Amino acid sequence: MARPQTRTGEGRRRASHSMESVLAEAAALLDEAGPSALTFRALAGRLGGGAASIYWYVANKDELLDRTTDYVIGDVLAAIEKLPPAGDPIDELRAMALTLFDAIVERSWLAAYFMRNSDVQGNALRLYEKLGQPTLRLDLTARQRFHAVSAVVGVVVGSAIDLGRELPEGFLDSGVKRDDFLGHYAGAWRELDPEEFPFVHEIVDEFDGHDDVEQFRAALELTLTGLRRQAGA
Amino acid sequence: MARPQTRTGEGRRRASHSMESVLAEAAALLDEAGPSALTFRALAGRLGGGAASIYWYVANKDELLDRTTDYVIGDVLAAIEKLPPAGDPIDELRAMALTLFDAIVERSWLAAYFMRNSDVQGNALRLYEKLGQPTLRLDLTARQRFHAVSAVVGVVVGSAIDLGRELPEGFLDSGVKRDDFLGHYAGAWRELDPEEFPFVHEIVDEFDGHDDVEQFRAALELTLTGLRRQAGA
DNA sequence: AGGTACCGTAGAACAACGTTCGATACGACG
DNA sequence: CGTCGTATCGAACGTTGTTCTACGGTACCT
Repeated sequence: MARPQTRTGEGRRRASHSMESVLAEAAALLDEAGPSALTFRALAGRLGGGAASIYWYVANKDELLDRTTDYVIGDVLAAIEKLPPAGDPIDELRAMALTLFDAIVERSWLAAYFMRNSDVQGNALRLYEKLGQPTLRLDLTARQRFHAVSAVVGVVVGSAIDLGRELPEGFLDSGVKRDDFLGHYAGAWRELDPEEFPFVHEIVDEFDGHDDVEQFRAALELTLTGLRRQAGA
Repeated sequence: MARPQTRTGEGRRRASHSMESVLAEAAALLDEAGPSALTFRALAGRLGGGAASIYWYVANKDELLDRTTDYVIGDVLAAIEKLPPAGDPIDELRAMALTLFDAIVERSWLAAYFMRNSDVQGNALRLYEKLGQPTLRLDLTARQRFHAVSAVVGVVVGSAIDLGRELPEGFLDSGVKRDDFLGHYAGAWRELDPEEFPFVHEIVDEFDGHDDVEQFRAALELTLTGLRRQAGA
């Protein structure tokens, strides 16, 4: 889990990479400019070498994506393992889910790639294990525990994807633009026929300027309440 | 919502499309061979014309994806509107969520594109309205209603994405292969250290050969019980 | 009937992408 | 010094999204 940085070249002509540096730079590229910025040529440029060299470390782009995803999930896992133990299993589960959600919000590309990780090994499995451990202390059947963790992961990913959709054009100045973005839709929704769209009218004020994290917390809380009730506590 | 097929050419040289035929053919391409099969040239081939012609109907591929997504959401919406009214609002919400989930399962590409629809207009908004209407009959605040629908959509999409990940290689004969796929992972998981992975060992038998729809229903049920409890019923 | 304006269509070309191939350099070991 | 396995890179190929420009067809006007 440590990250030995590739010995930074001193006047060498040919570039010298390492699995670690490739994945770290790929993640940095995704963080800074999104999925479309992660190309073999751009990655090679950052590493100071040729595009073909990367194929020595990964077989193709799918594998690059999988490994990079698992690489950053390692960070999430580390953050979750640092969480202080709360006595209540459901409180622990909530804290873990929030940590995972925060990580996905910071790296919006993660939402789309999180699920496509088809590796049994690796950090995704460890994360799954961590999320499941609190349920062992709840009075549930094995099947209920299995479903509980699936539900929590589903809520996290579903909410994160909902939230992570890109804005139509003005992607810069996203801090200010986001409220304009919501306001623009809210304005259009208010123009709709109240007879035909009673629900949209009911919630348009809540939608306008709403906080994504609060929205996620509310969704998570519904699942956790259902779970607590199922455990009979 | 009907799909008038473009009058099948009788010896015409030049192809003659329509917005409808473009979207229908794009959806068919996605259904039959997945997202990677939807290229402008392949689509033009099915329509019997040149690739550049499609740019008269859509500005770019993003818009093609958005419009195609909204097009098939129209089908989902039609299915949801055909649902018989159940007295209980939560029962109605569950029926709608299941219908939406089924539709996404049938068209696995939908899960990834469902959320990226940034159009205020269109069928997505109407679907959102439909999902929200049952909550109007529950004793909730506007904010709680807003969060309730977000939660349900999150569970549906999150579960559908979890389920829709492609198998590593053997994608053909998916009927039989799926159990092998699960079994392969289950086998690997059983080899793990029980001390380090107590949860994975607890649920591995549940994972092996599990039913996706049941898994989703369980997750949805947790959210719905939480919601029912919130409504004080 | 002839012109003309506009709606659609399409071929050819471009840049960028993932990927492959073959050649080349480097370090270790005999 | 020679050799082998590791690692790197330039050049090229096929495919993709996209643009440019030109062409065909229909309807309408004079």
